[in-house]
Amino acid sequence: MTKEKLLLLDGNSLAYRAFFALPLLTNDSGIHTNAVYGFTTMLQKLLEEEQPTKVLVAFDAGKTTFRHETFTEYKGGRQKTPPELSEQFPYLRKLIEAYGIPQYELELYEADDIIGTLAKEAATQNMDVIIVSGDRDLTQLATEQVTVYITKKGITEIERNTPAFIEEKYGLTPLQIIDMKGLMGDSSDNIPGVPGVGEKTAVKLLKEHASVEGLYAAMDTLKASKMKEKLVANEEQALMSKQLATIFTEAPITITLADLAYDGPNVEALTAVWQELGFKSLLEKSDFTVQEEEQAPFDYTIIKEVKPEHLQDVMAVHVELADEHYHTCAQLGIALTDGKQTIYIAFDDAVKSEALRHWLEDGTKIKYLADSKAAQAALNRVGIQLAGVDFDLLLASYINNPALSGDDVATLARELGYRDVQTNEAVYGKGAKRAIPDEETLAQHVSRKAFAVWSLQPKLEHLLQENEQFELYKNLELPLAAILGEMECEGITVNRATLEQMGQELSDKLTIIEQDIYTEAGEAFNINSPKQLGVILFDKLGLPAIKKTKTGYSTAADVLEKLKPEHAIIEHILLYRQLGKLQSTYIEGLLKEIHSTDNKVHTRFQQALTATGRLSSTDPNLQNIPIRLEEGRKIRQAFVPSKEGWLLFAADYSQIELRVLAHMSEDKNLVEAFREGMDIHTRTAMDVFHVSADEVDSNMRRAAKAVNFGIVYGISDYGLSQNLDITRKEAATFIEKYLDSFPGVKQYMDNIVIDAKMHGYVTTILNRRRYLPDITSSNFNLRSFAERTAMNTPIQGSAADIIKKAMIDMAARLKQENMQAKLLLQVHDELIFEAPAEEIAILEKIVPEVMENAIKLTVPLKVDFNSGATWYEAK
DNA sequence: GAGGTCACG
DNA sequence: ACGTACGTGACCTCC
Repeated sequence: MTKEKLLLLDGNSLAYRAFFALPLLTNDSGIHTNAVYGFTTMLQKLLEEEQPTKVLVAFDAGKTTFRHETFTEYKGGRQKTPPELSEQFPYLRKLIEAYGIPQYELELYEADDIIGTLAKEAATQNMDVIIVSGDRDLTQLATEQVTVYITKKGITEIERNTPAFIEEKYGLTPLQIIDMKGLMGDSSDNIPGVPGVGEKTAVKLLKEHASVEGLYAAMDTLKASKMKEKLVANEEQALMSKQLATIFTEAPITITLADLAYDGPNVEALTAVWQELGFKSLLEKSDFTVQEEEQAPFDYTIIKEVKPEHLQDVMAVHVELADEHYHTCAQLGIALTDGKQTIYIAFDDAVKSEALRHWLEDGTKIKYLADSKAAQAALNRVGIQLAGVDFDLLLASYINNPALSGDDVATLARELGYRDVQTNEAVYGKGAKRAIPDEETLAQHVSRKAFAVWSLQPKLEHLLQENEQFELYKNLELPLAAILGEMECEGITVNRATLEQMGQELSDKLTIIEQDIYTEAGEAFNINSPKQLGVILFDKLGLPAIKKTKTGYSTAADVLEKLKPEHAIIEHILLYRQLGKLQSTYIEGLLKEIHSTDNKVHTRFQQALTATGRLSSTDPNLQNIPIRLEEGRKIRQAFVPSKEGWLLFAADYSQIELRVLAHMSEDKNLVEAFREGMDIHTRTAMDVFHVSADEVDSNMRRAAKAVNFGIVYGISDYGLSQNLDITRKEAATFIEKYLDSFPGVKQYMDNIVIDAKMHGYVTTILNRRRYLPDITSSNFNLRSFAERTAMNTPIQGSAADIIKKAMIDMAARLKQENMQAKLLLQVHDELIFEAPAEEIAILEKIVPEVMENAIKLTVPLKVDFNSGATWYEAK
């Protein structure tokens, strides 16, 4: 039999440590989870690395202990446990139970005493014992058989205290730790010790006299000194302190070592707790496969051909795809249900089924889907134009709560309490193990998804109605999905040769700069490694390190910018970074995304992702193509119309976010500025600096512009000071002057935060919501962040509402005008079209008209536009 | 897979 | 005193 190994955990101490080491995480239901999460990761690691045969978590029983009889002020003056931590203890208990680990507490005793008692007993039975705590006192328990693990900074790092280690660190035996504490005291436990004696003195005295008692016995031999006086005066207190610090190893515990046998977690219970707490990363990482709940039996039929009698006027449809890249991936199958009968057909068979093709394209046949845009795109590839989409689970969930949206039907369904569908991961596996299962399994999975969509449609629509968000969902997001689908499928043409030419020139330049940098550094190194670069700049070349990151020196551009005068290498590094970015992301990255069949890139617009209601763009991201610097901007020369004789046409909203702010705040001054058509940054400068229009110089305008950005982002003096590279005080003055000039804005910002605290969420013009659970947090950082978010989200989100509405109106207008022009891209405040040259004049009229009238604000919306043979020229 | 960096609005 | 500007995605290094 292998040797027994006992793991004893100090529950309270570890929970405290985890709580203060981690940021205040919350799960989806707003419960704080950082302490439980930290405890879990630590426990997982210990169980894995130590493989204990017995485990116990000990807790402190209550406020009063036997130590209070000796000293009533014991642990007095302690801060009250923060409520954010208290609320986590029930979950911690539940978690430990799910691990199948006993927990124990004993009236009048502390966790230390339970641990000490059990450790001593276990040692007599020749077990190996590991004690884990955040409290250094427990090191007194270390022996040859008992090792005491103390958490170091954070929770993942552990210090293993063996007697040898303690000897090396303090020159003391473990038991002398008690004497040390008797002399120096412990402010956190309110143990007094001897005033004026710290760690150094205590250790020195104990090395000579072995113990507190030994010290006082030898007191006569000590030379007269201030220290001696203090020692003599506090003899009683020193002895009491030692007593208080001594862990009692004969506590009358009612639990035996035999009760502590550990044989692994209750996987089902543990995954349930993890799910409740929202520990998604742990669920994914865990070795044990996530136990899917027993699925209720489910009826479905696999068919080879869809007949008209299979098809109803209203059905849920699910098109199953092999992965998220729906423009390229394999299409697996289609399930349809009307709630009574569910059918599944392999995709290849579905494509051949005329009845189904026809039904899918029939706009009068009502369809419920999850991610209709993905289905639309996947079907488009086989020549089917999906129509009649009336419900989209993905979009409805997103509108209901943008923080919860996932991309898996099962994940979305579970948020709504529906569990009769498995996650993709459970069916396909993950990582290298990912594979398509047999047809039965696949068919059932896809059928269950369709059924879930069918079942959840009434519930979600009801939820949206209740929150007055049905309009937003049904008349904005749902029709927008179809428009985005068309844009994605259409794609935008990229000239491969142009990119390759630029790539060649870039790589020539990069080779030269690289050599310059190596020469200036005196050695070759990886310039792309911030770690290696940091060593070169700050250690080898001795440049001043201005900013640090978690892991070392910061080498970010704003830091390097300040170091420019210090060394010639800096400029070369900045240039290397700039050109390297262009090469890797925009030349090589973009080339990889060009489809060889049509020379186009087909991005995917994520419509259910951002917290604010904006879109995002992936594979490739076409919303961050360079423009600010000329070298990068040239990338846009590679984006061209798809046909000879066509042009690109780009139209963007001018200052949409500040106009939205003017509208929502009804600030008289800001509204007036926009109504008069003034340059808003100049106008801001005039007000902030109290000057006339012709006195505003470029610096004043630049500062005003930064202040305007700051206002939109949820202003802070620090943020502005960083941006403008001025002192915090100067920044604060700017902000103050701004808010004096625009009192309506100040009022609005104050109100929105109050509003968010009251309701727990903020809204946009079209009633999009963002929940802000942290807005009432007692943690300054979290609360401040939530407050800035409360100020920013209505602005950014309403701007997103406006352009989305404009896209819908624009699609209708193009159709109405019977135009060939096509909308290709959206970049937050700008729309990019391609059109025959002869249609440009019409676009110049109708695009601004439609965009400016998408939603009526109390201030006018203004649209600028341009056209050209490439995206670069449409500026 | 996380962290650092940098591209955009 | 606390330590930040808001929202994204891609690439690179390093563990």
